[in-house]
Parts: sequence; C-alpha cells; structure tokens
Amino acid sequence: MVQYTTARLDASFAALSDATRRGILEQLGPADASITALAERFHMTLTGMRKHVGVLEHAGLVTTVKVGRVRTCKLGLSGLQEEAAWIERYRQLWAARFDELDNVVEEMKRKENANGR
Amino acid sequence: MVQYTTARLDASFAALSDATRRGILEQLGPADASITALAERFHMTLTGMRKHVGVLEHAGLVTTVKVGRVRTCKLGLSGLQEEAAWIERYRQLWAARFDELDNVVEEMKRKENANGR
DNA sequence: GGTATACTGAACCATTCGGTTCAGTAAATC
DNA sequence: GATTTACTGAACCGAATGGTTCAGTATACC
Repeated sequence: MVQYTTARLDASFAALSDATRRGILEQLGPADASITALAERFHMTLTGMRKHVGVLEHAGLVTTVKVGRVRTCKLGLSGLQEEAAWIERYRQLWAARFDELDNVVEEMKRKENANGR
Repeated sequence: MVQYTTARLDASFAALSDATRRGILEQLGPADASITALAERFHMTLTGMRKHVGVLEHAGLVTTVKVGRVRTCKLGLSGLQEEAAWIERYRQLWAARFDELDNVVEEMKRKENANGR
C-alpha cells in the first residue's frame, strides 16, 4: 500500500526536474560514484555537485556513505514507487476523461509485459 | 515510440513538484474549471492561479480556451506519457541493481491488472 | 612531517518561483 | 449606458535554485 506524502512528492518531482540530476541517477544505475567522479562527468565544481547530490538524497532517490575522504553515492532505496503511483493515478483520471485514448493504456500494458519479469 | 526531450521533462516534473498544481490536475480530472473556480478552490488570487495554470499549460498538462470572458481549463492531451516512461526506465535501472526487490515490480503489475481494462 | 586529494561550509550572485497588489480591458447583465 | 464579472499585465516582494569562489578540515601517500 503506497501512500502519498505531499512533501515527499514535492521533493522528488523537484529533484527530477533538473536534467543534470536525472543524468546523475542514470549514471548511478550501472555503478556507484564519488562526488569527484560525478563532478567531472558533469563539468561542475565539487561544491556544485555536492548540492545536486544533496537534493537527490533529500528526495530519497540517492544515498551516500563517506569512507575515508571519499563519499560514495548510490541509488536510494525508494525507487520512485510513490511517484510512479501518483502519475499512474493521474493517467487514470485522464483516461477516464478521454476514453478514445485507450490505446495509450494498452501500450503501457504492452511495455509492462515486454519487461518480461 | 516515446522520445524524451529534456525541456519537456524539465517542464513537466517542475510542474508536478508543487502540491497546488498537482491538486489542480486532480480537480480537472472529473470536470473542467474556470480560473475563478480554481482560484476559490485553492484560496488564491486570480493572478496567482493564472500563473499556476500557465505553468501546467507550458508543460502540456493542461489546455485552456477563452470563451467570452471565461477561460476554461481542462486536462491536456499529453497525459504524462513521457514522464511515466522516464520513471519506468529509471525503475528498471534501479531494479537491475537491487534484484531482491522484484516484489515491487510484481506489485506494479498486479495494480496494472487491477485496473481491469 | 609534508604534500596532495576529497570533500565541506560560508558567502555571494543572478535568476526563477510563488505569491501579492493595483490598474487596466473586455464581456455580460440590468 | 452603467455596473458587475472574469480575466490580464506590470510591478513588486521574499525565498529558493543553481551555480560559483575561497578558505578550511581530514585523510592518504611519500
């Protein structure tokens, strides 16, 4: 049972509204990374990158651990469940208003199956 | 074939990051509404509400028509397809990293079926 | 012990955001 | 034609954003 908390949705949608931060999430998909590595990858100062990571952390999308002098960033445990659920609910409202667009829902189902798991 | 445009995702995630705007979308699900009606519902000036609606319009989530002196707002045609797709892709990255959490994906499928259409 | 590395915190800056007020304009009503 | 209604645009405001620099601190390495 997923329950929406306003603050949570605010924070995570805000976190996702920046292309750099979406890029960071994709980067952390295949492998963890340090602040330095991310800063280089996105051509930004350490301080700037630290702020982005902070925003993602605050939204629960990323977690970090500092070992020695290196802070390692990895995908957070939340996994965007609430956000996906919220969007899905909106899609239902929308579908109810535009019945002729059922094929969109159909395509979602098709994709869901294509994941094959 | 859904393709991501950075600007589009920026605009719509930013639009969704505000509780009032998410509320407006839910309000417009069951029925269209005027600026005045929405402003009253959310205890805000007309000008303030007009700005929120403008943000949602810019993100393609809402469309408006002005007939006489009344501007009517309704859900936009976009229906958050790209946003759902982006999140789903992220969820796949995430799932690949945390295989033990398959049950979350299972729950998504279950919900998808529960929609019954 | 000295130096390089990785990060942090404070301060600053320009821009955007969420909201307001106030002074219009245009349409509907009496 | 006068009044009310519905919205609009400009201007303003304080707070938050996305970035920087600069001066630390703490760890790793020679």
